Amino acid sequence: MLEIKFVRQNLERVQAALAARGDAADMKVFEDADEQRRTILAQIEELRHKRNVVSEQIAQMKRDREDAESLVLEMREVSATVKELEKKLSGHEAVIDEIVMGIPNIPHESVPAGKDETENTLYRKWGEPPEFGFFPKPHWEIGEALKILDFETASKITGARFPLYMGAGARLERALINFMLDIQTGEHGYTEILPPFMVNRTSMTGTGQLPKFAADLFKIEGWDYFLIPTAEVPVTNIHQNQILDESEFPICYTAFTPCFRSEAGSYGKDTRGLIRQHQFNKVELVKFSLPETSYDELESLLENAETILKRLELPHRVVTLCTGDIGFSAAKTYDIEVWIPSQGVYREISSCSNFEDFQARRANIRFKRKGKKGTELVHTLNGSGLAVGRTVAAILENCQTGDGSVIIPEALRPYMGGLERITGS
RNA sequence: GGAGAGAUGGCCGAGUCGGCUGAAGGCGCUCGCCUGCUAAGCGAGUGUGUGGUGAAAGCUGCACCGAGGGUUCGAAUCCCUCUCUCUCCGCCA
Repeated sequence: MLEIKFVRQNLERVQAALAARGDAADMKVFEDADEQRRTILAQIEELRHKRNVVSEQIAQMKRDREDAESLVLEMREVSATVKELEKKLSGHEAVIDEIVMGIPNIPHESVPAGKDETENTLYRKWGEPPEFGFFPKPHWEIGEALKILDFETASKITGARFPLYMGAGARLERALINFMLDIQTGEHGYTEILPPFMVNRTSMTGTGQLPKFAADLFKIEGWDYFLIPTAEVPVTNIHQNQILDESEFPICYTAFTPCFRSEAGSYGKDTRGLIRQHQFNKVELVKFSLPETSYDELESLLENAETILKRLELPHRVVTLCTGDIGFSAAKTYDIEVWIPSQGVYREISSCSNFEDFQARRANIRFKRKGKKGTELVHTLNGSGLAVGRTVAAILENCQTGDGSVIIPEALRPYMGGLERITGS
């Protein structure tokens, strides 16, 4: 959420930022409602002031055993007026709220302009796509042949777009989770979190999934709870409604969770394999930062995520999302994309964003500086470190051999009980 | 699922028959004094949000005692609804 004052004073800029995202909002409606709200608020406050003062008089008169009846009657009138005005006020506030909650973050100045993902810019690249000497198979074919992935059975159990891992496949998923967590906690200093996998509406609103993106979420019937679409939601909300101390920063958390996404509107995309599922595992990185260092923190968070791919020797690149492709809450986002040989393209495996104070304002996460009055909003950041299912897909495809077996990256072998290769038998 | 208790400022914790309580007291924190260092001690200050005014320090309005509604001239205090937390019983991995 942007600050209302900021929106009011930067109408054109907000409008422009919206346009850059290919979005639009009617700022005229906002302007009108905002002006009305302020006018009425001034009236209300004046009346309440009067009432406070007079009530004090009444109290004094009663103590002195004087007759205060006429003042009481007058104040009865005032209270009625206030009540009326308050009703009007809340109407305007609802309008403003809806508009402001629906305004996405303003992109950072370093974000390239562009209309969609085709205009994202390359930030850096690591490794070279492997040469196979045969046509690389898609990971679902490899996985099914090795009997470590079974999508058909998963759809029998639940439905389309759910994964079922078996044997070495299940082990591989688990190994990756541990591998990722160990690096982030042991080498990069993140604190491990294991949060609830369902959250309430307030938390979802705090990080920006609600109210605008309800259609992407799974809701629990009979409860106002939602399955988390990412650990970002429960982990960022750890500090919801808190005032942190300047000395605590940066606060770095990492969490493994399953993620649940209904992915409305993505029909027909990636219908096969692990790339796009209603449920997938992810190790997430979340940071709380001082405003002045948040962009440095974004760079280091990005590196922390990339480390995983380097250790796994998976070729990848980093792109900076352009204004048209950046997410609703983010001010700047890097996507890490891993090479998928069967498709001959790089596919997103991590998304690292700085939200600046956008989420902090919604979730009310602030901090205090030593010796300074008042509070400031913190900056929040997060990134995948990494999406586990997509990592499995990348390993199966990049490490496949002509005989259908898959060579396990060396760094992962300790987590696989020393296993070097997944074979059919 | 059944029975009970509770929700107050950064934290702990008072709030009497509704008015002088934005909130006692303590802790913590900040500044100053004192002390050979540390500790202790002494003094002063210290909520959040939002608006006005001011160059600034500051002054000042309004709101906020879990959330929402109600009663009243006036509510942290009374009434209703909801949420959450805790304890006991039952059930359960």
